[in-house]
Amino acid sequence: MRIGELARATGTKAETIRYYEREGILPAADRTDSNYRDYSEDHLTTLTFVRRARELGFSMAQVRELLALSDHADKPCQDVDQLVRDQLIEVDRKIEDLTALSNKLKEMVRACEGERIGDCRIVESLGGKNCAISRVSDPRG
Amino acid sequence: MRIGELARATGTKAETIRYYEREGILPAADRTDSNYRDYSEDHLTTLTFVRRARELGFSMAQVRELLALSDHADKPCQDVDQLVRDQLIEVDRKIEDLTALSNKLKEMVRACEGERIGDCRIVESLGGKNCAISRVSDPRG
DNA sequence: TATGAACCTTGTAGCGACTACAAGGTCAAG
DNA sequence: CTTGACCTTGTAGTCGCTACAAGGTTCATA
Repeated sequence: MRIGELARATGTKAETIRYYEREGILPAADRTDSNYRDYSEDHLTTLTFVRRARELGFSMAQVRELLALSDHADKPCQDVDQLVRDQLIEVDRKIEDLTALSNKLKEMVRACEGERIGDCRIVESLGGKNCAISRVSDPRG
Repeated sequence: MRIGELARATGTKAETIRYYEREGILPAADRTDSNYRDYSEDHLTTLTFVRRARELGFSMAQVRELLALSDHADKPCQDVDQLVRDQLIEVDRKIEDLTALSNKLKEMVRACEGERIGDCRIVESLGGKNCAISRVSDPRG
């Protein structure tokens, strides 16, 4: 498949795909006789992963790490175990936060359906001190 | 509370806090006699919310929307109902993706514990065509 | 009282991750 | 044989910070 098709299939700009190749995020595609990039199903899978991971707030560096983990899934385990656990903690924390936010939004929908006009303050889902976990360390480095 | 304290409490640079104020993300703080910004508990809550929402992949524009929803929680409901529903769809989609990723990572941890060396290919959690939802439209505008 | 850290201001510039556009060329379908 | 999708290199713009400069004020402490 050519770059345009891959772009349409993943909702990514062709320029961004070439950018990912330059950055080593996406492996270089084979080339046709006419020097067009020729992508495989694996490329589609990887690019889809990259886009979703980015949407979920992972940095390029973290995406690189996750891709590397994936590549080494059947290699020596001890090497990657801690990395996997660290990622898992972050992922589960994100799920917790999003679940809290989702619940607040659902509360609002119910309130709007007229069941009851509640005081649905969205910010409290993630911002309140009554939040499940109190995190203080810098979240972005 | 002064800017440094708020910065430490939220893991945000003081410069970023002032930037948020310029951008209208965080309401301007009161000033002390000596012209220092004087933040309230509400500021802390809001800033915590903003930082977490950003971590979760929401753009500044989306954060603005969420804050606006929060402000209008007790205002005419019909106006914001569709906005809330749209946000809810996006949030729940993120939760789904993260849950899939979390499961893959947990699989890897189990494999590393020696129970069984599986073929935990992380990319398949978000990248596979066997993914729950197949999304095609551009994810970032 | 003086040092130094923490704050204030305005302004500029860098970074990460794209996104866009230019300029010039190749290739394949209608 | 034109049109559109692709190729290349390069530059520059956007968003969301982040850093640093330069100059000034405030405040705790030695």
